[in-house]
Amino acid sequence: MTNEIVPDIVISRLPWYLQTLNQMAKEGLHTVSSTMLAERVGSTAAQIRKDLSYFGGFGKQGTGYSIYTLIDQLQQILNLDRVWRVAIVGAGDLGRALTRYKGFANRGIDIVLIFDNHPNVVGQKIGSITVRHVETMAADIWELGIKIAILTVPGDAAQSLANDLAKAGVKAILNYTPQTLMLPPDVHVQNIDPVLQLQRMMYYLGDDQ
Amino acid sequence: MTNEIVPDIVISRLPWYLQTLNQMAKEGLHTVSSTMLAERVGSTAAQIRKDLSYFGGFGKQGTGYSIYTLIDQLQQILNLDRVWRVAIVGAGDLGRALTRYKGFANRGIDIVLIFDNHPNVVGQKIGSITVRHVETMAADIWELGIKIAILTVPGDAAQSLANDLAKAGVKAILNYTPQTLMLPPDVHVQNIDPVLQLQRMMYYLGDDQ
DNA sequence: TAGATTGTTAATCGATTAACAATC
DNA sequence: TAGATTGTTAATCGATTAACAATC
Repeated sequence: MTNEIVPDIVISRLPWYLQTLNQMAKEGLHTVSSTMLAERVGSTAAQIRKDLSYFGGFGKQGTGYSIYTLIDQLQQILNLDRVWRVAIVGAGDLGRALTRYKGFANRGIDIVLIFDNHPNVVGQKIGSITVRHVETMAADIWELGIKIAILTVPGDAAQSLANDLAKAGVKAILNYTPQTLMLPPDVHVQNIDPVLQLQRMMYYLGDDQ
Repeated sequence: MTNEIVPDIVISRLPWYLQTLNQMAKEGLHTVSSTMLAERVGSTAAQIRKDLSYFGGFGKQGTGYSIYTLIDQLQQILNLDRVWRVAIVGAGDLGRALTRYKGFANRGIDIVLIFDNHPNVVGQKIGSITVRHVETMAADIWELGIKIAILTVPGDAAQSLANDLAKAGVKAILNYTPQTLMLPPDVHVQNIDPVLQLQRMMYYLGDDQ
């Protein structure tokens, strides 16, 4: 509730807390202490209390936090108290898999558009969505006022399409390509190339085998 | 070359440098300064020099770094001077997409096994690999000495399968599920659930629309 | 040689942890 | 009430940035 800027590293942990709290709610729990939550999330009690305190005092001394209240608060903070429509760019294997992915529903995400440039892919149905041609991408996204896109195209097409997305009003891009995207600072990018994440772990595997 | 422990945050940036250097090599460049590399990677010259200095002095004053030498060094540091065999657990849409993903080849990763528990999926061919039953997973992985696995199963099966993987000798797991995995400290986990990454960006989208 | 750029040290900045008064 | 646990402040730790002598 304060007007202070919250560090991005704090923001990045909130979805984890939310995820874990939802699980706890499913297990029938009603209340949680920072110590319990920390154990489940793999963090520390102090960090959780500090993180939450950026947004207000949601807990009660001696008792801890109401799981339902905390879920509600985190959803509001993360703007998850609504459904965000998302466009997928690239109808290859990965784009298709994401379009059909069940995990988006109930978590604030609705895939409503998917684009490709191959004539034999355009017009295909994936789940309930028909693949459109990238030529109409900017117009379609602008028209629907879509702010979030997922990029699953070959690396050499990534930057140019990302530029188009930014011009069409997209403010958040989940980037599955290995490319580093250069975009205006008001466009948020999260990189999610599996190769980079695997390579990072390989460093620690040196002595094995 | 020193014996000091290198911070993980430094390690996490090396694959980015490597990726960008490979691109520069493709573009025909031979030499790069920390300033140039920083610009392409979206970092700072000081940080790049500091990061690289953990491993030795690869540059030349007045000139910068030889791109080929630096690529070579980074590949050695990250243990990418060999091919790592990887198992995929879960032959759903995502597991299949990753099995067919072209981006692994030439980047040190070879998908050699894929597992599922659905009788009608086991035995299917995906690319050149036949889906095996999870019942034989631990044995198959142990036998081949595989150290890296990618987890693309429904969330509620994730922890138990991760335990099995750890017991079978796996030391690195790329986790596509929303579950927080609890594993022995010698098993490295990278979480790559798209929902968590999207939710993180939604925080910043509050004022839009 | 003069200009450029490294590797490294010291200064700064920011994030995490520890501690504890407040209070349910 | 006594025990538990919060929210917050201060202390610590670690990462980033700035500066510059060394040197190609």
